Amino acid sequence: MTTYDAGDVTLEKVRDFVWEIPKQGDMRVPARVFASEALLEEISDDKTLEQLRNATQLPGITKYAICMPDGHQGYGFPVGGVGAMDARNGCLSPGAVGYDINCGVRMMTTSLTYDDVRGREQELVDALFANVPSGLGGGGIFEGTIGDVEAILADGVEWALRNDWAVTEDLEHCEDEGKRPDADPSAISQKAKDRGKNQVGSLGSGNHFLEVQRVTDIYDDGVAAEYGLEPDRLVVLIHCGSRGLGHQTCNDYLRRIEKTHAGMLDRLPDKELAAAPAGSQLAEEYYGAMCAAINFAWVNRQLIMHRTRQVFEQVFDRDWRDMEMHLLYDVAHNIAKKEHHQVGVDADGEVVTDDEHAVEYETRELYVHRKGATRAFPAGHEEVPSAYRAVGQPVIIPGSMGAGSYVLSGGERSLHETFGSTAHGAGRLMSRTQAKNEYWGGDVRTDLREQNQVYVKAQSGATVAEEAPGVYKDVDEVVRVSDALGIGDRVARTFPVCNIKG
DNA sequence: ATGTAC
Repeated sequence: MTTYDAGDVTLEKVRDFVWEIPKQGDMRVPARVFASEALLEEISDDKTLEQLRNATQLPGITKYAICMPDGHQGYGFPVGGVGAMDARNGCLSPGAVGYDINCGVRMMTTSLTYDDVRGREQELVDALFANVPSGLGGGGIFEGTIGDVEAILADGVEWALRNDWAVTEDLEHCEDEGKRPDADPSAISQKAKDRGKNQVGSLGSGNHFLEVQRVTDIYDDGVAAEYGLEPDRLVVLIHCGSRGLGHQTCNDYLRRIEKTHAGMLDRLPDKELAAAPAGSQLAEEYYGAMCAAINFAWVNRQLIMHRTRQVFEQVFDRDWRDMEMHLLYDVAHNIAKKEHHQVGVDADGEVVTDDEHAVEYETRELYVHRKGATRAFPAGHEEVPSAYRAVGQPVIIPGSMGAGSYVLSGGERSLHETFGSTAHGAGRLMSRTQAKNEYWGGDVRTDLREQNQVYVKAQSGATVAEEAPGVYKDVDEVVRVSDALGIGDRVARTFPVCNIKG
């Protein structure tokens, strides 16, 4: 058997791109890493694998704990981690959702081509920067009352539709039509609502951005046509989350769960994995609060997208409908969701890790935690919007300002291997602090401009340094693994034209 | 990620 020795943790090779930490000691299930050896190398000397192994001790975790090819260490649970916990006797863990609840990306297609913008990149990036708020702290496209925030939390993109920040087709091209019905605004603290009320329609900082891109490569003509992607077309990629409101909500519930469920926490190997037992009052409250923060993030991305339509109208002096500025899809990167999945079981009724060993299948209701992972449901799945049901849901994977990004489609194997999930990005290679020692923002900006014709405008040079192309893993390799595994299939590739960020 | 720390 081939093994991979990563210090404290030894992995066994199951097959190409599939590695397992076998169940041992206090682990409830095995752990699996979906990666090439080159990507494994990147996580062999940090806490990623230890965190993944710890996650297997969470109550009700089903089949195995999963690390995606772009995985890296996070708060308690790896970024790039997927954990499916039984909804009857399992748990919900805020650390396995992430601080930035419903951090995610959406892509808007257009009928414009690269030629339409060449020579006018600076004008476009300036107009976007002036009209889309970014950076730390307050200032949003919409600033309202606590009552407005509560309506946003309850209704998601429906609120945006009511207030002329959306059209009906936007809802049809978003997971859950942009509204989690289980949202409970009363489960969000006053403090979180206060932080959110002047941040509706704002990018934030860190790795969040708005980028105009051009389609450079098509790998699947049929699916690309269904998605409205053609070579040379301009698209817009928006990456942001739930800002201070989601962060505050995660923090509020971590503290409450640590106190209320201290007994469960004592039996876990890391305090950062704090979890509320399924069915408990606090699990219900957290789920309601998380769903509300998810709605907030969807509205955030919706307002930024709609404002982008208005900016394009100014710059190109055409109606946005005439420029065919349609939402392709919005994907969540940090969420938990109650989903039904088929799991293979053996003759004793125990869940098997490889479906070929199953004697039958059972349907389980699971809280699927995806933290830095994308839902990737395949063709035919009833939760894929009807526009994409024949080809699978779009999966959008941002790379870096120097490497570009990918559009994939949900793969046929995803439900068997990863509870219908794939990677969410390139994954960081180095910390933000390390990045600022390695790079100078001004130089990164100049290099991108001169070598790649990419126009970057940011509130802070430090942010550009932190997001230099060199701080990211090879997104090509991440996508190659996803495609080879059949969990998310390559459809198209894009390259940046201009980028605004915090 | 984040009014970049309780």
